[in-house]
Amino acid sequence: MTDREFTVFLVDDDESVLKAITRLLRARGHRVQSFTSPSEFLSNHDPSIAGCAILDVAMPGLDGLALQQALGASGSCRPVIFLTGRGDIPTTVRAMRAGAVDFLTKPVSDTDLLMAIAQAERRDSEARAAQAGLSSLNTRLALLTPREREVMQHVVAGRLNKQIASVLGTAEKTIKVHRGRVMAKLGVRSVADLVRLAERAGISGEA
Amino acid sequence: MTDREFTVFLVDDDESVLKAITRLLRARGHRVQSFTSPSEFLSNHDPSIAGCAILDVAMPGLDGLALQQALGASGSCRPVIFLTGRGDIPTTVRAMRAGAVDFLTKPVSDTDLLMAIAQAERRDSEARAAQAGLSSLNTRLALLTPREREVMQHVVAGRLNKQIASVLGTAEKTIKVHRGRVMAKLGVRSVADLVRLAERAGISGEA
DNA sequence: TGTCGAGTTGGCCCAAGGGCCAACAGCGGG
DNA sequence: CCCGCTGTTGGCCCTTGGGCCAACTCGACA
Repeated sequence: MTDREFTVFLVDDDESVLKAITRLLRARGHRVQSFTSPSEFLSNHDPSIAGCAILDVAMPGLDGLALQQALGASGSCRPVIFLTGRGDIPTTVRAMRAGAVDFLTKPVSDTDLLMAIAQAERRDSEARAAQAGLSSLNTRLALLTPREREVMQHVVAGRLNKQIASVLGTAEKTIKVHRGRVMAKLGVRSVADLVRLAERAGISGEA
Repeated sequence: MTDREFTVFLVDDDESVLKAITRLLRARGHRVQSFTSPSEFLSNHDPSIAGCAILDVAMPGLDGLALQQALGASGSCRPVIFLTGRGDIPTTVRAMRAGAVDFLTKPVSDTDLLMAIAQAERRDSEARAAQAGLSSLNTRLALLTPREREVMQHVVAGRLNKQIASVLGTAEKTIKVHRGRVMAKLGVRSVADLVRLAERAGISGEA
């Protein structure tokens, strides 16, 4: 399993650490991209590539935790593993709370690092799968016209065509048409499926 | 806000710590129950009481992490705060991964402890609210006869009465009756509501 | 100005949902 | 042995949902 599409992004200001870890990971068949500064990493970072980040905690400029925040803020759910020489417990707590996969101390054992990476890979692939599902859903949802979306919300809320019609001030027949189009565009055949789909997309069904 | 129903369960083998923290928390209006051994705590523990646990990590017999596991295994989702004299990073990581609210080191500052407790209280009340919703749901679900539950699963899966009838080997009319009873017993008026309710209860809708 | 998509509505007709009343068969308890 | 619950089914009838075809309006765009 040395050739899956998974890249380890290594960020550490100590080049010797970078080199050593890169060698270790490459030997295990991992792709590695290393950066000596947080900003360099952030500005060259492509969240669409599957992978995880291994961050040093103490770095000039942005420290590891701040970098983790920045990653999260930029919409990336890239799994983060911390690696630190002088770690303390409060920092560990903050990192883990912020969703870090692991918090390792230098010198790190190969097995610890590899296990953390394996864990990160699992997380990443799960997050990507969820993300993919959600985005394909939103794509289909985007095909709906505003009116259709409006009707859909009412349908999902469990209202009858007649009620929807009176709320929207149109004829019941019109609602039927919109409703049919919604089902067709979203590729569902039952209201039950429509409801589940709406739930996943976070559609409340408005008052 | 000194009189909400929230108890801090304190577990530490050092009586002087127990005493000091108890005094601090009582002064702040918290209820406190203290235990000098993990087993004492576990066997006297009532998960139905709102509260959080503050555990020492290093204790004779069951250590803090094991106690946290035991709590989780016993079905309690009691928030846990760790308090330790000699904590290390790997232990911190494991504790946080296992869902600890915080991992504090002795001597602990009053504000850190109180903030962690406040956080634990928020978690506990959220968990309790979710739990309460789920249990009332299960209560209503328990009112259904086996046949009704079966029909419900098919309805939630989006099948037509006719299809359900053929699968269950009965007449369509019978399904209508069961279906009506399900809706009545669960107090929902639309299939949409039924689906949402089933989702919350984790009913897949079977193949 | 003509075309196109979105939104609208009508008629026709059939399928599906569902309320009401009645009835029957097992099965466990009193 | 009768009662009540569960599960079953039938008939009757009305409401809802929804497919097919046709038509109209309006704003946008070429």
